[in-house]
Amino acid sequence: MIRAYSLSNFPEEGFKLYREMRNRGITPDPLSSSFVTKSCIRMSSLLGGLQVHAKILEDGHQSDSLLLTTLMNFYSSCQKFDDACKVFDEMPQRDTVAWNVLISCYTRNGRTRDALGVFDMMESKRCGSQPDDVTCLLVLQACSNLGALEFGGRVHSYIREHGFGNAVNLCNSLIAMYSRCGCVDKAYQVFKGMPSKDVISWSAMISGLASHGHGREAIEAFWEMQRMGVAPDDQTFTGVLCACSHSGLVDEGWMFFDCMSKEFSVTPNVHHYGCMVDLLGRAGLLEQAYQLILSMRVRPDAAMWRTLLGACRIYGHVSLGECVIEHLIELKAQEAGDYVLLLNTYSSVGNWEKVIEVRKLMKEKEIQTTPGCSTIELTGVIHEFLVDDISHPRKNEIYEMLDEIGKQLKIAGYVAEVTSELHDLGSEEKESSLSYHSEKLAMAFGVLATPPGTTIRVAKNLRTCVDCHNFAKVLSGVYNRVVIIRDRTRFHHFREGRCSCNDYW
DNA sequence: TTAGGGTTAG
Repeated sequence: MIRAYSLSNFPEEGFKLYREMRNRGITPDPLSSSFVTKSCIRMSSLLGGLQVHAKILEDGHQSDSLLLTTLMNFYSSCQKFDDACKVFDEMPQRDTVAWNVLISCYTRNGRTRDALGVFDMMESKRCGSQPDDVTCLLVLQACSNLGALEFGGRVHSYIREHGFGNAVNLCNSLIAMYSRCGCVDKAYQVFKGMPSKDVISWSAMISGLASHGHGREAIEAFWEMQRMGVAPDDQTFTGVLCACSHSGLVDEGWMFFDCMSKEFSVTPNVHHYGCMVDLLGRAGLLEQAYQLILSMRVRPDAAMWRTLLGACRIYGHVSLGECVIEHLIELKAQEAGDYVLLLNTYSSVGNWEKVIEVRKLMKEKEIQTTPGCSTIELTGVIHEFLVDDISHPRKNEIYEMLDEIGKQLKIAGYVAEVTSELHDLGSEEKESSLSYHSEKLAMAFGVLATPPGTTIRVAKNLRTCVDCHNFAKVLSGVYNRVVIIRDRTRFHHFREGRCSCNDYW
């Protein structure tokens, strides 16, 4: 009965039964304790779980590995990561599931690299338990988050070698991992090779294509999915609308937005509205975007307003930008990035007085800007760069290379953007146009440290600025390199002097 | 006597 409740929507009933059992003087067996722990996880009740843990020790069940695995998961889901690890350390035996829970604990705690370390250890048989299909799922998620393509490829090999290659859930994870690590081609290979595809496979592929700027292909995949008789769900439409927005397909976007509820019974959620606001905003239809936000049944969140604020920056729409900031202030959600966007909106129309005013305001409010940071993976090692970074051991070579690239690109027609863009600001004193943005440093390092022709993959925490975007474009032609930059919202593929996206012009 | 545990995709 406790088990039934722990799986139901009434987990607290399971906890009540457990208490009643104890009141009647009955000692629960490890199974019952495990079920009630699960109830505590579902109730997010830290206190309840702590009580159960104490009783487990009293009952003498502290050596039951399966019960301890549940307890570990309990601590992990309550964000008590040290306690979860302590339980793990005290387990007399650890099987694959216990190691899996440790991996998920690390991932939840942001210790993503340690999660990969556990996979290493399991694969090398140093811990007596081999990775199973669930291990692979968890590790692939970690790889997606880190952009760890090489490691993800290793997990892929492991999956093939151990006969998991046809598992739909694993293939779905592989599609997501390859897409998020910048390899849509590989994602598509996995997708094509699947004997059967479900709504998750299709949605993952559509989102992957969308994030890489292949809008038309993403929409084509949606229609193909219809022909195959797979019903789309909310996440499918998030992918489709995202495809429209990244490829500037306004009419198609409206069409999908209208038909999703009418024909497919999927009610638009905040993500769908967000995609539409992004799409309309990028297309310059700022008023339509604003009206759409006002028409929403749910209250718009800060992210929604920020999307519109970004569009105001692109089009230099000062009055709407000011209005959006008002909404953000009302939500008490204003962040450094918001002021930077407003500031850039003013600077895009040359209103320097206002620029100075906003800067002063930022200083007064002690608003800290997020430093731009770019990473590049070389033979499994992640190299990190900040703006004007001089901490890399090969800094001299990198700056020499950057100057050399600058000269070559100038010959090919690259002109540095002079408008004051503040995306990558380390401190508000710095004019970003005068400094070396983190992605430029990472690209220069890529040219320097990889053989000619190697694809340069850079991951950036913020959105890349117009100038760096131009720089990458020209570089891809002059140096004959494919450059892939993953910024905060999407991938940019630069090849032969062009980019796959339509965000910058 | 029987069964019932723990991790899990976009």
